[in-house]
Amino acid sequence: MYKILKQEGNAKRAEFTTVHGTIQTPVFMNVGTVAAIKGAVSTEDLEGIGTQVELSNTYHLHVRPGDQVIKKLGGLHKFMSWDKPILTDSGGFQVFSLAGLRKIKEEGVYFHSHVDGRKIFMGPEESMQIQSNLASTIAMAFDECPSSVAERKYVEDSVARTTRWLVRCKKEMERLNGLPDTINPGQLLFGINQGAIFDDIRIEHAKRISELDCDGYAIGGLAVGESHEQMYHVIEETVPYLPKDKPTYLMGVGTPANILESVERGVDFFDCVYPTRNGRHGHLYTNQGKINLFNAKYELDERPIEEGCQCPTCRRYSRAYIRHLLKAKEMLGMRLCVLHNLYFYNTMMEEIRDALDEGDFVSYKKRKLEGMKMSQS
RNA sequence: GGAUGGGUAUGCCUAGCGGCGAGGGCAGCGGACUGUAAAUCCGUCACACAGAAACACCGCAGGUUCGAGUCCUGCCCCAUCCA
Repeated sequence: MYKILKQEGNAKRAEFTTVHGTIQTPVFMNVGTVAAIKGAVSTEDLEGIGTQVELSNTYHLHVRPGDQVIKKLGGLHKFMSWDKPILTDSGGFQVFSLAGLRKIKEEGVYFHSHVDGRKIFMGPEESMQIQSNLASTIAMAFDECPSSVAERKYVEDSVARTTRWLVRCKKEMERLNGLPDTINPGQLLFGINQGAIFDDIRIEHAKRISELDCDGYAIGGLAVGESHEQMYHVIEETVPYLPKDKPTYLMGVGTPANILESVERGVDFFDCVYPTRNGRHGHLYTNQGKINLFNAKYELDERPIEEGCQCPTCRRYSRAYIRHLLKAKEMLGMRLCVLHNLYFYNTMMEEIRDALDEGDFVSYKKRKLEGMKMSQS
């Protein structure tokens, strides 16, 4: 299933074969939390900008429209009309992002729905059941994502619980995959490493979950408050303790620079809301850095977002026009920006793969970073 | 000519009914966003600046009052209606 094609230092060029097709890695998964890429991006659009994997969310789809509804409609792939791989996040991140609306217990997490306030209980079994109903290609383990500034004692207890939860996830997923009415009996499960910025906790946890034979392993709980240096350090320390014959997924990261640095440290999968959210907010990625199209200086700028860019937006529209659309709050403005940003990310991943194929990654990374002058953005 | 309702800061709309160095919103300008409660949020938006010390025409001019954007009088504009 997971096959390393080329290596350069710790950086890996690989492919991961699933029932919904083969994923070429390193890859950036395009985030569509509620089974939609925000910004009015359609499946046809994704096909035109190089998207390999789409990411959706267990908690959000459980709340609305309901995983039972999606199961009745044949699963997420049919529902969204997307036949390539889909990864569903488990709801673990919502334990972090909806901190004010939930209570964590050993059995799982009690949420108050952010939509209508109703009580929702989600533990490892529930998360697996929902993801099985959604029938995504890859299900994520139900974890807790502690803040990177959490105290050691809290992180120790949280990680220990996340480990127990992973054992339950694994068992429940095996049971669900064996049921006769399961839509995707080959649904994969990725475990998640936690431990905030404590190296020893990270490493111990990585060793422990590696024994559980998941289909892939993620590093979670990063880019949630710590510095870039701390994040890179944790990745460097942790990756060596995750199975080498399984893909590594760095959850929720990140900026183009974050991705380049992390590929170098051995990460295969990425996802981040940046290209979509920043696109909606008028922040566009270019090889010369990020630009904010709301800025007055683009009012009469007839150039495309990026000279030479082959994305559907740049092939046709000017910065001045897109700025007008954004300021007029026309949906088309956000849509064009999101398309450009996703194309930028997907294309950068393609360049990374090509560079790895050529054994030229280190130099590619250097050139890319210097061009973008953006180790921070 | 008469009646009624209005005129609030560098653009627009608006709160305000005796203690106002006048509150909101829009527009403008800038910023933030990392497994998406985000087409969101924050800042700025007269002068000045946290000081017993500064300082704006709340349509204009007077008046009442310790104190007026707020009450009174006159005037000027605007809107609607009636002649």
